[in-house]
Amino acid sequence: MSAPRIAPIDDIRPSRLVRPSSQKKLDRLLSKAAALIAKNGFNAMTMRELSTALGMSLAGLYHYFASKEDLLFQLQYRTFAALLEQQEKIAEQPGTPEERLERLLTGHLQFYSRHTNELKVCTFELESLGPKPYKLAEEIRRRYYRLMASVVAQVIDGPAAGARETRQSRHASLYIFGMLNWIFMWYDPARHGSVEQIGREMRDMLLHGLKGTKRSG
Amino acid sequence: MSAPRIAPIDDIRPSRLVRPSSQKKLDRLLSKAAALIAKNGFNAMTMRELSTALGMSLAGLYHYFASKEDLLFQLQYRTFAALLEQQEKIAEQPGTPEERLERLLTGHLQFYSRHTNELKVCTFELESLGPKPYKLAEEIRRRYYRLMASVVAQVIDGPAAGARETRQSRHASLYIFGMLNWIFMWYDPARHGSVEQIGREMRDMLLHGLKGTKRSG
DNA sequence: TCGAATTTCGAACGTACGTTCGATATACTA
DNA sequence: TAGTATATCGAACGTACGTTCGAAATTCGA
Repeated sequence: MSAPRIAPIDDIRPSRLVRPSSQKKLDRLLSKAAALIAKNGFNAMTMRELSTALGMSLAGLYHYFASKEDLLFQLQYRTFAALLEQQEKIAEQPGTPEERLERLLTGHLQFYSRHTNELKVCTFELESLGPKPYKLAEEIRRRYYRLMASVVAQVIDGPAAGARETRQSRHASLYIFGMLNWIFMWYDPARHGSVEQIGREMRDMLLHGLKGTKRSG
Repeated sequence: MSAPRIAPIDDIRPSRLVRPSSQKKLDRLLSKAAALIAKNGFNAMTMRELSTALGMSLAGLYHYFASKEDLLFQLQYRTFAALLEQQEKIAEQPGTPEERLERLLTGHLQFYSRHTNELKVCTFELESLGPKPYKLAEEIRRRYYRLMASVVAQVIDGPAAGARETRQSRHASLYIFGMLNWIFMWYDPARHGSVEQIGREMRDMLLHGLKGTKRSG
């Protein structure tokens, strides 16, 4: 049985946009906002800067967003939901725990490749949301964390261990998220190779330790 | 021969404080600023909020800091310098590469324990500095990254390998920094045990892979 | 073509920022 | 004790923020 369905954002926060072209425009607004937030942080980005970058008026933004915070919430909820949906599908595929872990690593890094700015905002700006939107977005993130912890537990203790996580497996999955999320701070495709290559290196290190990374060369 | 000396901040940016009690007050100012920045980020902290938290006037802050950015620079430079000094001493101690790596992990985590807010600011707010202060602080950080990469290279390829790092060792040290720096996002001593315990778990995972973390239990 | 709904915008509002200045208070040394 | 230097502060400045409102433009369907 697959995981329970993730509530679409329209169930939580109805968009009130009517025309299909407006939905597409929202996509473009969020994409540009993600780029600006990823560059200097949510608090440093201003609505004036965003409207200028989009070539639209300042007041026009408020047709799409109830507030600056609402913009951040829509961006994060949509991205977290898409990432979780992808990773739950990936984890459901058959295979050994090691194979599942590798697919999760590569899946995460490929998602990073395609949505670098959005994922960076998700990774670093959850705390910039107020209590209610924070809770909604954090629930999705927590579900992703449990998924990873479950697979890591199976790698450590064998396939039957998924139902009971240990402190080692919980900590190990946090170390893995650290490895994955730190990539925003250094990764440059021109210098560091493909994200698939990075995924294999991480897999080798996780399965065999530092000396195991020689296999990734 | 030990590493070249790290320039004290007074060589780079003379403080102009005369009285010893003013030096101590600067320490307190920076400590409180670190706490407020660590909570919501540099851009969200205001000089008004800081002066209120310190019980001093807004204008009084400008006796100690040329600007808000100068405050951030002093905080980061001092912390990076102290961390680097400690880690270079630790790495100089005799032992196998594995022992050196473990000491670096534990040393970093113990520094994190004692200077949580300052280190969080260093980890996440370097980009909030302008070009010249950024360069000064980043040089220190880069030197620390090279230290770690050198030790990791020796673990992977043996003790003679330190002079030549490979792409694997450079990547692996970035993964390690990811593990270390992500700790700001989740670590709670009440729930997760001591930082020494965390250091042993990281060591076991790095030396033996995920299954190796069972040794840390 | 017309009416209604949606989208867009210029202008303005109230709030708050980082920084400065001149005056005052405090501390230290001779 | 007095003079000098350092530390402190109230008030104000110019700038810029997020958000709103009423009017206008655009789009769509009958």
